Amino acid sequence: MTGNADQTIEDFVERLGLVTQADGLPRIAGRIMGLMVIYGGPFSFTDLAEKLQISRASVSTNTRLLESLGVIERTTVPGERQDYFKIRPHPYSPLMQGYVERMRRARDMVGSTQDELPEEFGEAHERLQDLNEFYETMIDSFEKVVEKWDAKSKRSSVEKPRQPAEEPA
Amino acid sequence: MTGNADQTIEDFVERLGLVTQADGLPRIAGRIMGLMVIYGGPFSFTDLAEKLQISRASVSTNTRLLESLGVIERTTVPGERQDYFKIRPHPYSPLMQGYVERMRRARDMVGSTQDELPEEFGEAHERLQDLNEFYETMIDSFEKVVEKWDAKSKRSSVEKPRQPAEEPA
DNA sequence: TTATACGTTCAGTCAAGACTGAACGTACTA
DNA sequence: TAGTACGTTCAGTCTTGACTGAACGTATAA
Repeated sequence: MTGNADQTIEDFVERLGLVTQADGLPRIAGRIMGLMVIYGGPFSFTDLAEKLQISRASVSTNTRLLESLGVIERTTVPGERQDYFKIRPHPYSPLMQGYVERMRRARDMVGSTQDELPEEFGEAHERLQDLNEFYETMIDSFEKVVEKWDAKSKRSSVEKPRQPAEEPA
Repeated sequence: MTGNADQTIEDFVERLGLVTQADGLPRIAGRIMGLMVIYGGPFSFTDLAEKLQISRASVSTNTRLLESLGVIERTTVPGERQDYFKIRPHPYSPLMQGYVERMRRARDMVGSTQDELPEEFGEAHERLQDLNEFYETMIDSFEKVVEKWDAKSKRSSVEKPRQPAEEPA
């Protein structure tokens, strides 16, 4: 229940890195996400490099990735030169889009095989159609989850102002 | 529409390999699956090694993997020493189980972080709960797809006996 | 002007894990 | 018994891509 909070947080950040790695994203992207989930942000560019002990190059690459996915957003502070990053209000469904994209490509690939394969491959056509429909079902379902999730999270949370990130001493 | 069927098939097999690689499975597993989708099977152990130009070690490893996932099944022929493999009747939903498992583990990881993190991390707890529910939603939805798919494919296909695999000359 | 503080890019390093060849164990065959 | 035909396992190689350090371009500050 209590234990060492820092350790808990470090474990969480590290494990979320492993999770995103299994999802085909760089581990560091997951670790940045982890920090954001715990502290919300904003974090400065330098903060991220120091807290995660990673190079500025990695911060640049991975924040841009997460930004393009819609998971975090870049902000600036008047009179400051550094970029700041904070987690977006509904950050998870954009992650799903990656899955959907991959499945769409897979389905299209199957579709073009169906088009190209001569008709005499009867059973093959049956199985290809099966595979095609499988992807179709997956895609539909994914899209429904996203819809459902977005509706839910928009209902329950009105955007709140965030404090600058700082661990409790 | 017509073109070179062999080329179409080779492309399909190769691309399915890339798809499974993106899903976190070895490329060879996908190529084996691809062959099975086109020709159905059964393929002998040696067939697979020769047709895909891969080592027997890879055949062993990857057939065992696909077998454990429930995508293919190993059969034997009376009087033959070789193992044969054919695609199972409803081979795709077992693949989904891998996704579900990963998400379950992710959710559990978030859960234990919630348990361990002191209460004073108020906003962190909110966001962790959000993440937890996200995974929960995903898991539920995935399971529904699997159910739906299994019901559908069981409805439309009664298992048929297969011919031994052989490309048309 | 020069100096400094950024963020980005790119060539190179490193690590993870897919894949292979070789050695092995087992079970048939003669 | 020896010989052969398997499937599996394991140490080593190789490939892919994450990650880094260094160089760069830009903007601010003095």
